Amino acid sequence: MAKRGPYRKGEAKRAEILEKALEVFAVEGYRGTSLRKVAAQCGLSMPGIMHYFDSREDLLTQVLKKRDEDARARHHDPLTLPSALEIIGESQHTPGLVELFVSLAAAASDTGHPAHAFFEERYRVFRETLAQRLEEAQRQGRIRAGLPPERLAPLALAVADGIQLQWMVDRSIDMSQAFADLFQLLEWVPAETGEPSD
Amino acid sequence: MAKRGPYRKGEAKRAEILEKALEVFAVEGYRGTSLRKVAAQCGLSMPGIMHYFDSREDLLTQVLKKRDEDARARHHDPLTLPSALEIIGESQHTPGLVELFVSLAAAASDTGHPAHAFFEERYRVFRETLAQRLEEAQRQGRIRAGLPPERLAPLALAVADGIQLQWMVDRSIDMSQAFADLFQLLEWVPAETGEPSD
DNA sequence: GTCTATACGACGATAGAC
DNA sequence: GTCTATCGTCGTATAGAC
Repeated sequence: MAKRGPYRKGEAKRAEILEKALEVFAVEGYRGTSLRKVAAQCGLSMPGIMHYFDSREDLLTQVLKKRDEDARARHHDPLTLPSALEIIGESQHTPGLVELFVSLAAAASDTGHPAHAFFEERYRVFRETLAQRLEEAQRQGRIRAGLPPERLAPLALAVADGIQLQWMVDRSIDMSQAFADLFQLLEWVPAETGEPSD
Repeated sequence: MAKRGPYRKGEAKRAEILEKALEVFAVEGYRGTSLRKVAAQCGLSMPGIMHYFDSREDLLTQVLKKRDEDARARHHDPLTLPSALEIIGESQHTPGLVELFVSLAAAASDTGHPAHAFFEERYRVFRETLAQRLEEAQRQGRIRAGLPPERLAPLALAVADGIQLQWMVDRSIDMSQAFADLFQLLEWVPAETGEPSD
């Protein structure tokens, strides 16, 4: 566990910068927060923090990756429908990170963007996991049939993402509500406690 | 109809710039398209085009406003569910404008942003109009009950917006399909031809 | 490997000449 | 109404101290 290899401290410092950056974007918002401001919060010069990242967009991508990991750690690892609802509710406390997510997703539409692979993978995994949960629920009769899980999954993901756009501009919108409404439409009923998943 | 008043040419020129800017963003994409490039396409210097707009973000807002107006003009004015489906399908041909829309929506989460009022109004009007169509459809039994129109409207809007994020990163996604799937879930059936609306 | 200092080009904004 | 010139800030690149 002690220092081993020359990269040991480097990784720690890199993680520290990431953590600080996450906090800065959460507190001060994404728009108008320059790398120099982030660097100042880390007590470093701007090239100082860029020693650990390829580019600004690389740093932003890592921030979103860490946000996902933090959320995954806060809840039980395998994403379930109730935990998805919780995560959506939690994001209401960090509008700056939602802003960062949406902004970077738009920029990442370019195939050559550093975050493109991240978003592609993220959406793919989320859709697959979601589809699994929905398939289980359908098989157990806890959810309406009518649409196959592979079609329901992107739909549910779209609701989760899309309601964010409305919420950003009108904070009185309840994001959890919208997601829950979709499942009410599906006549979803929770799994029995002790069941493997949901 | 002829020139009347000193502002006559100004408005025409302004509209011309807007039209050209819309085209530039549609063709070349949003990211990496500077005001100087737009200006060059207009045969003007950058301060030249800024004579007609308060700021870069003001110009971008007007571009999105014109995009909405163009879409509204292409279809019958009162938004119906089938025409909403068409508009979503059409946006697949202009990824640069989708990128612009999402990017600006994120930035406009700031209350002081020039586009904030535009998005607030846009979402409000869309939700209200959608809710009206859904209410009619429910009353005529052409759509499942279970959720009131005021809750269904933001949900449908979220699907339309959210599927864009997935599509931007994976162009094989069919945006119209996702929107149609929601209405399949609602067991929606089209209004009779000759009916007032849908 | 870690970090500072410095310089560079491009951006949006703006002042002032014409 | 439109230009040139300039400003401050951004992200980036590099040289070199330690």
